[in-house]
Amino acid sequence: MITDKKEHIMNAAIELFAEKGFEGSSIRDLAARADVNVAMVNYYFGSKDKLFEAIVEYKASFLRGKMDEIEANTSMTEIEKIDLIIENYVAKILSNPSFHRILHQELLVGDRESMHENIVKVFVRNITTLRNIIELGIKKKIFKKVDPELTMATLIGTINQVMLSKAMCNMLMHRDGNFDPYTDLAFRERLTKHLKQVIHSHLLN
Amino acid sequence: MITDKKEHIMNAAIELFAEKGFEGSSIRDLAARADVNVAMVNYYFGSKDKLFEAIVEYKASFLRGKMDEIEANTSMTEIEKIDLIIENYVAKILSNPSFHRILHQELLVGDRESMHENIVKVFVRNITTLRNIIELGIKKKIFKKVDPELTMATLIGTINQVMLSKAMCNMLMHRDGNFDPYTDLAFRERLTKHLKQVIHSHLLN
DNA sequence: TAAAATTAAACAAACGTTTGATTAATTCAA
DNA sequence: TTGAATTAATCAAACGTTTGTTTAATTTTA
Repeated sequence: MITDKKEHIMNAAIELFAEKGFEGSSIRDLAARADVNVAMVNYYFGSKDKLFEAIVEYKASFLRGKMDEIEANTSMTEIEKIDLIIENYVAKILSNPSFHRILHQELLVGDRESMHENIVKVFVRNITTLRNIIELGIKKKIFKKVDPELTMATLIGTINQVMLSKAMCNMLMHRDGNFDPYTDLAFRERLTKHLKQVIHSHLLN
Repeated sequence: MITDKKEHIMNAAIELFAEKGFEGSSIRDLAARADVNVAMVNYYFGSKDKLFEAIVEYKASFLRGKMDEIEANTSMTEIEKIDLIIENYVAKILSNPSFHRILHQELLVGDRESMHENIVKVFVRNITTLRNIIELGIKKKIFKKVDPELTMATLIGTINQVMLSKAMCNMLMHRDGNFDPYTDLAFRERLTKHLKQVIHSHLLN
């Protein structure tokens, strides 16, 4: 069971880890930010590593979103499904930038092996759903014969690229450093529109 | 001037930081791996932070590759230039996975501000070259009216996605965990081919 | 009052960095 | 050309902090 206090600590940790990285954040930093005693983190989670695992487990389902629902829907065409997944995925990631960030930090550092594996599993499950749809589209000859795996890399990679660094994103978009693209609705629509364009011209004839 | 020994330490550091992250790597780890005394890192570089800065400066030009040369070439069409940049960029990144990795770790962690800025600058310079070509193509009506900034995000993001995690990459590609996609020539061609396909159908009519 | 939550204090280990001594190589005066 | 002086490189040891974690005492809750 997740108590209010545990949740409070996890949310503070997500923000802190996103800013300073897991190794770069100390438990004392975290305790100060969450306004709890240093001992509480170990009391509730056992260790700093286990706190990270708890965070991933706590938030992982969140990333999944409506994937299953969309895949199972029989009244939509493949391209409609992909459009909907794009909208969903962009919305999910843009509204959880910190969590998305720490997942990718962990992937990029890639030390703690079991943690790395867990995160890969979360992504792969999402990715597989998407791949099934693409392959079905190819089979039905609605889609061109593309490289399904790398098509997914393109879709997810574009979003990740934008999420990589606020500073870089703003420089790319000719915005000043204070602008927060992740909460800007117009930017979300711009990204969604671009992704649909890319994927459509790539998949459709 | 960069002596052999400095270079030796920097190369060892690139590998170590890529594996364990900057914060996750201790100077003692590094000294052991490079087979030098712990004091040598501070002797040669001043501090752990300055070692990182030295690495970025030392390797930054490497990323740039033949960008200028390609941009200045007047006997190529815009799409030919982009194809060449794709080939170049993929080759560069795949042959320096560790350096690419630590740059992105730093972008994702994003604490040390001046370092963050420096790295963003390196990328932005490369990106601007590409954007100029895309915008020229649009002006000449060779290219469709696309979103130039996000088109670059797609190009670079796809490569980054593949570089993010060897484990993830292999799971995506149905390879076992021991396979190293980054040194595999067939994989490089597959990635290059996919990128060209995506960009062509996105840019051309 | 018994269990759970919270605290300040303490723990050993690891951290980046500095030190002062020692060695090896180079320069310079006679 | 020799021997002293200077410089650079290397080392083991120690520096003061900070780290994650634990303890033991205290407060709060039910």
